[in-house]
Amino acid sequence: MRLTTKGRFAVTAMIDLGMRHQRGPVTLAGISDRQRISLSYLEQLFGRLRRQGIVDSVRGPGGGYTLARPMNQISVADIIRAVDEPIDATQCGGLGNCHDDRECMTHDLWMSLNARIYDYLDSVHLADLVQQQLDKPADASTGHKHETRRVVGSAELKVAL
Amino acid sequence: MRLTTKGRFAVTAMIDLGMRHQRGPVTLAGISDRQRISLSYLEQLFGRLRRQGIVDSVRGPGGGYTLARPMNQISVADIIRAVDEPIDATQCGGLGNCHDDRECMTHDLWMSLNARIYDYLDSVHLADLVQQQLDKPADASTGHKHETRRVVGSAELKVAL
DNA sequence: GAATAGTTGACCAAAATAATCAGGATTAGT
DNA sequence: ACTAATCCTGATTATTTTGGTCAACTATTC
Repeated sequence: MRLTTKGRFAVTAMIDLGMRHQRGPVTLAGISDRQRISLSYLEQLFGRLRRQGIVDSVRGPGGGYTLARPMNQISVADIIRAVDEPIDATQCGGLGNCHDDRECMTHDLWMSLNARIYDYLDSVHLADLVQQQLDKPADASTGHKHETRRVVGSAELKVAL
Repeated sequence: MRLTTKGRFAVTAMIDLGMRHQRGPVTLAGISDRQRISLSYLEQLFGRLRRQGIVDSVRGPGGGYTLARPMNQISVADIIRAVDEPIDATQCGGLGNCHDDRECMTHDLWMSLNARIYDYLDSVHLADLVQQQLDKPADASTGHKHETRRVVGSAELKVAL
């Protein structure tokens, strides 16, 4: 699991899509405008999201992207997995050419940390983030009030280990 | 919060350090050897860890790095924060020059997702990871080598991740 | 039915940024 | 002085992000 701006842009874009998909296909141009993400980049990201079966596309006028399944069945991890291909930093390549315990430690550590983070990000669904966004009081005029309100999360967060 | 190989290398190295620091300063050359991370890179990472007050350094022969505070007071998030300088992908720069709700949405989303991930990674401490590593059954009898038939499994795992 | 325009789809290449490594300088113990 | 170690700065490599071109598809308009 890698968590970079790429994955975040994808999540942001998906939330934008999640908030509007009821009104029909959403264009990337619109998302680009609203979220200030370059259109080229969005095209690339949504190409992957489409091939991973997370969104569906409709070409032509009135077209755009729609969610391929309900928002509560799309986790943040799904989105990140789709756009950020997995890295392997275990040296042994996860392929068994470790020669002693030490070298395998890296492997184990990564897998363990990966599992933890995946568990968490798999528990947060697009529906949660969209809801959180909609719940937010629209006090844009006052600037940045971060209503740090955790919809689902902190509680089940601490379970690991 | 960004989660890349950089942060992971740092965590791996810190666990190595955590497992040995009782016996005095640990050299980066040793960590480099055991964890197969380039010495140059470790130097850079530990330079930051030191400046963030997470480790202390002792120069000269017999020197190396030690933990600046108890392992249960060093979270994974601390380590990652130290080496991976924070990114800002909010367009408005987090500085309040957003002009309408939409532009702020990105900001809020990021902050929210950040908060969730930080909450989680702040709840996992170095002590936990070191303990987990020590608890692992040292099945050196079986060689702890990844057998060839595990290759398929590992490959699948990689794909899944 | 044909033309038009709005949209995705698939590339490729360039620019910007980040990750990684290499070499030399500095410090301190023997 | 010699050596083991951290420190520092620049070079190299990889990844991210953007920009461009052209083809395919389809709703609307003529």
